Amino acid sequence: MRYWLFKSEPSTWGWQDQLAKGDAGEEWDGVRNYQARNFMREMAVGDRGFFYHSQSEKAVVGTVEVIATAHPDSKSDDPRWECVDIKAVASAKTPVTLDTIKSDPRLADMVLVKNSRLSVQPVTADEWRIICDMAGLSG
DNA sequence: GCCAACGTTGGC
DNA sequence: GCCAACGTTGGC
Repeated sequence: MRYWLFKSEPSTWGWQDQLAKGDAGEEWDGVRNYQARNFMREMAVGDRGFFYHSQSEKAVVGTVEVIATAHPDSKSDDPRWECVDIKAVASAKTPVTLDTIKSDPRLADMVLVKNSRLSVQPVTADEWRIICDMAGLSG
């Protein structure tokens, strides 16, 4: 199983929106970046990910699971763009802020720190465990 | 609200 | 195929 991070502006699509979809989940649509799309193509059903709020909140707020592999983005007429479907798994008991992540040397190599603009990114197993611990989640 | 970083586009 | 111009993102 691999681990990922999905970034969204809470004003556009937030954790509450994702939670409201329940086990049915939702397309992670709207990605218009090749790197991010390519990561989604690598995802398998059952992979886990963090749900990260950018902009005002800047924190990991929950975990999600991939429930469908990459398919054409239904919100785009351009066949280049694809997306996976994800469902909410657990809410962070304590959101893990970007400040917290940046202040932990074990997380200094996270893509989130090094390439803050990439909206879909891989997370290592070590990073996954560390942040789950911080969030009060078993992972 | 600003600006740096980065990705994409399009002219050559 | 290069590179300048432009648009977008996201942290501050």
